[in-house]
Amino acid sequence: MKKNRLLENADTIIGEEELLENLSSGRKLKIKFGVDPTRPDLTFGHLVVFNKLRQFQDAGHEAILLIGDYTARIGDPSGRSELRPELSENEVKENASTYLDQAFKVLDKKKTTVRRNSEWFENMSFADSLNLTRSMTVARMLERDDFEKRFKCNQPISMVEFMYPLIQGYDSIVLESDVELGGSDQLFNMLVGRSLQKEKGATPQAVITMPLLVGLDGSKKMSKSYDNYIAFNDSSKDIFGKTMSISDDVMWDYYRLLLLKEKAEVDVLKKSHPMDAKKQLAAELTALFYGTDLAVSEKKAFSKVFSKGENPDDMPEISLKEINSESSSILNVLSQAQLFESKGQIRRLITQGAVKLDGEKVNDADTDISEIIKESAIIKAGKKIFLRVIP
RNA sequence: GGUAGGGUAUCCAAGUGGCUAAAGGAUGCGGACUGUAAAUCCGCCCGCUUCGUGCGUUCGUCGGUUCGAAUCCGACCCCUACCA
Repeated sequence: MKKNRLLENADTIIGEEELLENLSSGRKLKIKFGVDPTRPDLTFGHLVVFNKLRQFQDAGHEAILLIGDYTARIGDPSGRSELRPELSENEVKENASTYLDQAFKVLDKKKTTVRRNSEWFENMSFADSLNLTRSMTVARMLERDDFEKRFKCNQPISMVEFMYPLIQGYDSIVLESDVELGGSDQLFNMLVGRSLQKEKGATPQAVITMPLLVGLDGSKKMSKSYDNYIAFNDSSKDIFGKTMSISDDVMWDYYRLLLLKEKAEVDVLKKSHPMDAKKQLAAELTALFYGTDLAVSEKKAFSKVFSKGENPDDMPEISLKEINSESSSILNVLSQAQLFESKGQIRRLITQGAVKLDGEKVNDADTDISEIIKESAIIKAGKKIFLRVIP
């Protein structure tokens, strides 16, 4: 008998025996996953856990998506070595609503229970809050990796951050969760949930942590604050392109965690050319969010532009007539096209040999292109920026 | 409350009166080599720019000394440790 796919890819499973019993009992379990709407985008790092939630959902269990709208205002320190900025209520609200749109690209909307922890924290009394703190000791808190690190490095730890695991644990009590899912950096917080549940006489939740997805830089975890992420809301082109830029080493994790490929399948893929394997990965990920048709066309476009070095089919266009400046130097044309931050940036690119006009390197920013262009010409700046110029 | 250390660009980190828009890393961006991979090598990297030994804004904050301050002085704010 093959092992339960519901536990596949998990990093750590706490309470595994009871969980397995529960699963085989046929009982519908409450599966909790909490996200803090601290930024407007969900990333593929979240996708790892959303996939797991979806698997439980498909197996007939109740998926509870907890929006930490209250906690977002505090900021979870997990994995970070500094305080998070406080967010305003409005920012949190906006982020939360975009989160739901994004989440339902993966989850089955009809079968998902959405809760917000402001429901129970908004009106909690201070006495009750204090009561919660009884359950935790400072020594225990300092066991946590990032707290310990910060403590040793003389970095600040605020009291409110100490509250965070308790708050998250309290969510579990309210929701009566049987299982909580999260990234492996959430292990401590989720364990606190177990303790609190036990204390209240409830059955402690099982905890499943999922591995942290490595980001585009190939070393750090994928995260919005490192700017090394692919977002649910990225364009099909970006999902494809960003995926192509990951390093070979991490691609197999992407296959396993994002596409839920089985190990045997991945082993077969490992035998193909890494670039082909990556193109397939990029296409499948694109298809996940945009459908097969777009995935196929992005793959074609990618091969055309980057593998063959040809020009893309679609690119912005500018007519020399539109240029309202005295000179039609390449500097002015590019500047008018508004694809760059400043003229300084354009000059820098030209100096560095990154700008080509119909394949010819342009060395002088003052090159007048009105004479060179007859019907149309294509300017390429760096690897990704194309501009068609017509007279 | 006492004592000590600290706050420098996106991040880490040097700099203790002029040669400082500020060393060195890292990240990022370009180029070469490739597979928009990795590794390697080279260049750029506060912003703008009419590209000019040009303009503007930086070294926690405000004020002062000085021809001249990130560097000296004063007040204040913040962080950390030890002691209470």
